[in-house]
Amino acid sequence: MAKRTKIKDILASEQHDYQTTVMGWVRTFRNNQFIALNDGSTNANLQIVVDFNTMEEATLKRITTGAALSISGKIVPSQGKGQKYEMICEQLEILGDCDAEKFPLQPKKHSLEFLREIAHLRFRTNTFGAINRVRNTLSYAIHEYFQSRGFVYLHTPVITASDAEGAGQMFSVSILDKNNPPRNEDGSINYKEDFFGRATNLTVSGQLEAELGAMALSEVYTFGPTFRAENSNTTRHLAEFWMIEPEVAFNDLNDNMDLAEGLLKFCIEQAMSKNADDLAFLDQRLAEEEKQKPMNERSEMGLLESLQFVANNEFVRLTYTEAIDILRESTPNKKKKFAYPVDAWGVDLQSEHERYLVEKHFKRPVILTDYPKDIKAFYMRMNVDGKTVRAMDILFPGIGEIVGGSQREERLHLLEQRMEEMHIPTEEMYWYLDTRRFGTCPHAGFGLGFERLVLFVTGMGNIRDVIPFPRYPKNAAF
RNA sequence: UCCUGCUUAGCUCAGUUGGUUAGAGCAUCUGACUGUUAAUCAGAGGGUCUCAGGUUCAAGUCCUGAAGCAGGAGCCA
Repeated sequence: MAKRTKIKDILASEQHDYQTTVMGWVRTFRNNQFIALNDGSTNANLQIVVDFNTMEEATLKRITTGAALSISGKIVPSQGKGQKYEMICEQLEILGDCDAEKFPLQPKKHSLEFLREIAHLRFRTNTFGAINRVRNTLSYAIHEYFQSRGFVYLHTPVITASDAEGAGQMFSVSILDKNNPPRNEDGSINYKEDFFGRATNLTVSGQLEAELGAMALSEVYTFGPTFRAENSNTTRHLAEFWMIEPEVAFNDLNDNMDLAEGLLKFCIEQAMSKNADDLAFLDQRLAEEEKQKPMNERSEMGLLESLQFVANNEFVRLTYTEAIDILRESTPNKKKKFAYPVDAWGVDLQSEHERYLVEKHFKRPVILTDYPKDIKAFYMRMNVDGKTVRAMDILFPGIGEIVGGSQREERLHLLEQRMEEMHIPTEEMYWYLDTRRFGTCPHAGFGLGFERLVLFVTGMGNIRDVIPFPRYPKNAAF
């Protein structure tokens, strides 16, 4: 095909009065004269001026919303007010027609719910164009952050035989005939005849495998898809999501917190510098949405403001025990405004409690550490008090838990003891325990939910809108 | 999975105490206009009122059930 110039480059350049070719999709066609063309390189459209006196009537009729065009012409300063440059059309080829009567995207505002039903086409809207470009920047920033620090990108398996992570319900992977599977004598399914010769699932976390890598490569991270078969119907959960899991030998919990805080800030800064236009658009979108809400439900900061704030301020670090004290003494607790009153030490924090700490009390991201052992996973390092473990959760405004991590229990006997208490089969997990048998060392890591990060940076309200093709209960369309 | 609410034109919604031919804006189509910015103006077409039962002389409207969607909760990232 002819060489094309990206619309982003045309609009960013100071040059004009030159010939070039652009290709893209029609957003609107006004006045039989002005095409707003978008090629996805930026949210901004290039205005193309056609002369309807010389163009064939039949061709004019085919310039409809959604049609794909290739246009050659001259870039000139615009006579109109809405744009700096425009193209005077000299040659126009219709690459793909788009029947306006059938094309579901119209030059008007659509609800996010409707767009979710046409996820295959929603990329062509300003909102989803912006979201996906920001998502791309964040994805690259993750790699940049770790790569610049000498981390090794480790690919952990998607199909796993281990079901001991305890991170949630798993999707099973099997090629056995569902209607007539081979049976054992007791009637249970005989997975020995299955593809892998045993029962297998889609991974819920690459952490345990990442630990194996860290115990040789020192610093590793994973970044891949993760699957949870939980029947979660919320704006913050997906059945298929992308997770970042660094694991670092010789790091303690403080190093771990520094690493996570640094990562989040770096990602936010990268988005602000590389996607200024997209974030400005999303900032405005959020502001309009906030206007629909009653006064007391509106957030205090706009999107750009809150990104700036998070990037430039220290996260608050405090222990679970300190948090419980704050919550116990808090006004909503005393006035019995919490659905779950805070009284005894040891209870798990509810969403409302996390939200109070982050959004009302500290008004900034919070890192909670040293949770009671009974509400945390088996692999977290026991503190000297024998009651709490070296866990950390990073809580973000509007999102809740964005990061969950810990310093790992590197002492074999204590780890085995915890596993027995929590009924995790130590024999099956010999490979994990081997790291503690052969040259164990202190190490720490965390999991960052990638879509939750995208959710925060884009200011969107539903996690189903920040991944191109969301997977959630009763929905695997496209 | 639980709680609450919603489901009417392509989209966003209105629809009175159950009553005769179910409306609007936008979009689409036709025409006019031609430096427009989600163009404007005039006209036209477009409906299995989510589905399945039920109550009633009569159901978009009331009742029961199902499905889907949204918000909140739990689980978590």
